[in-house]
Amino acid sequence: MTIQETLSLHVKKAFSNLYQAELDTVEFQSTRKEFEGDITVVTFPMLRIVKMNPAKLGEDLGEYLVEHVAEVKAFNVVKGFLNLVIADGFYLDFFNSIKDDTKYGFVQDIDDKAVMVEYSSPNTNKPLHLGHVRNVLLGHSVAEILKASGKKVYKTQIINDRGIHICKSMLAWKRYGNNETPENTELKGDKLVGNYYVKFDKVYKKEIADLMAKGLSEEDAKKQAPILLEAQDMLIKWEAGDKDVVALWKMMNDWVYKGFETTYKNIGVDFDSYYYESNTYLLGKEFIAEGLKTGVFFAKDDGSVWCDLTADGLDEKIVLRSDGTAVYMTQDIGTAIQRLKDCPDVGGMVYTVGNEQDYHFKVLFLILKKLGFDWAKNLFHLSYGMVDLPSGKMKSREGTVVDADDLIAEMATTAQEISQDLGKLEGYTKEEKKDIYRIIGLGALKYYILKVDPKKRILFDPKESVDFQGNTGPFIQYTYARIQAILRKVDFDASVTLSADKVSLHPKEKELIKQLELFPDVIQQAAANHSPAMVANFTYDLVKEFNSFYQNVSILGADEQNEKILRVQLAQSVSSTLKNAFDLLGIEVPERM
RNA sequence: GGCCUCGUAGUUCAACUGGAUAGAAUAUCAGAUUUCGGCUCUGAUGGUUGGAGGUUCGAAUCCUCUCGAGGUCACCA
Repeated sequence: MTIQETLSLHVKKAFSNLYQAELDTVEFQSTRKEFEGDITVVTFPMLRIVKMNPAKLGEDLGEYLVEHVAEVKAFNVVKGFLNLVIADGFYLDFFNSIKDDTKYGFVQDIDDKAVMVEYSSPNTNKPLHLGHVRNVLLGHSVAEILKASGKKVYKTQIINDRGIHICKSMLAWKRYGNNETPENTELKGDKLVGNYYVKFDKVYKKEIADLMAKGLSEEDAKKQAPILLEAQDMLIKWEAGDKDVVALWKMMNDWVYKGFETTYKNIGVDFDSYYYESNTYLLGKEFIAEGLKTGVFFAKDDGSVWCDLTADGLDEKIVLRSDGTAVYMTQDIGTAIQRLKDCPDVGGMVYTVGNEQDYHFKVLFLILKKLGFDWAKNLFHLSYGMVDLPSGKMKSREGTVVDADDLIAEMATTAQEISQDLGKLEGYTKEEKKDIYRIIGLGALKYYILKVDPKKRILFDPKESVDFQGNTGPFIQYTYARIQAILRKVDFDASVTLSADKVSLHPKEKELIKQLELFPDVIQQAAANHSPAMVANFTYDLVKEFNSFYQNVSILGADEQNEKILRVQLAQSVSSTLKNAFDLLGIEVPERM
């Protein structure tokens, strides 16, 4: 039981004994540094139940607690805040209860209801870029956090493998490709296909210009450009199942998938399952037909099908075109339903998608509710803001997108430059160094992106992210590595359990234990809020607390054996908590650096 | 124009979801240290939380208005 839980029971009991009234919750916060005490009870909310002077209430409660609860040594009252001084032994006992738990903070008993987390969800016509990186990191981390909070999790994605954009790359390759393949060009598949998407666009633009020179309006030119007509023709063939077109589509998509797989592996994320829109849109159409019968949807004169959401403050939304083909919404309805068919234990889903689609998901969730699915109330759109660069906005049209693979490679290079400047890592082999640069570069990138609130836009500055000082990934990795060095150097017995009569706590040791105690709460809150940022900021606070402890309390030169053991045990506990927290963020920690 | 999100030190981010005097880092400045104007340590400066009202014991947080930034309002995905 944590200190808060124990105290909570005592405070409730005290309250009912003193005032013959029941308290359902007790609000705690850690005592601010300028006051004496370890933990603070906020008594303001209690005034609603018992009308009296807050200072008097604090005095009463404080006196009662000191008298009846052994762990409460002293108290002071400031306005509605009751500051309690807790006996060192209590923190020591608590530390002993967690020090051997290598998964401290992680909930072990798993809910029977699972959560499906979708992320990445790329188009198959161009390589992944910095925007995808934020998506993938967020989704993966939220999945890991949910797992740690006791949920069964399926990681999945939806692959947008169907539609006119794929046909554009296919057509360009057919025309100008000269049978280029990833093998004979040594290009990653997604890059190769992406190049042809760009090629298509070039030709398309030129054709538009030519047509306009002949006197067509821009609008007409855009619609009549021969290469576009040909692409549209290809889409029709694809939908009709034309053998050649489908074969080409399969081949090029496979190239892309292989390329993506490499990128995912480099980033360090994985998936349990994959969904393809080409497989799910038909199921969506079935349920549109179903909903049309039950009155969830209605048909217009031209045959298009709509959902009327005006009663919910939204608009009418199209769910099926007049020619009977599926739209985006249709596919998403189908995909959601398909997922529950495949995994009946799923009780909710998280969609990691950029905030430009906030409205889409609002509508999707509402429609699924209207269709009567009980799991529809547990759908969450993990919406995130754009990633800006110091050089400006990312725009694919202007070629200012940052390619994910390039970025990862650059981060490692930057890590190398900075490490060499700092003169770290002497005496390691080339391979060892290379691996450490990779870990640092990637850690810098991930930490920088994950530490900020998902819904806010990010300004990503590669240089600043690799800084070894401040609230950065490398700084935390560095602290971890430093602790490993201490542990290697010092001989100690981790299994010894020290009680309060054998050793006394230094204030800094107590602070450190208090910080460790927060971890389970952080996991639960991060899970509830789908926020890796909470975990990231916790790691930084822990590191700061450790540094302060390490600076003030000598580990290596401790006189008494028992004190030394405790201090090293603390260091070890910090390092394993850091590692666990970084696992949740998907960031590796180096043993040396 | 309707709807949605965001606005916090010069900068990048926090603030336990309504709690105490809004915290870190970075930058800047001043000391200490030093074979370096580079590394390290200590300290300081820096804020009317975009602005104006309101709700209450208490507001960065909730409500209204307003200004600014972005997004979205497709038979695209």
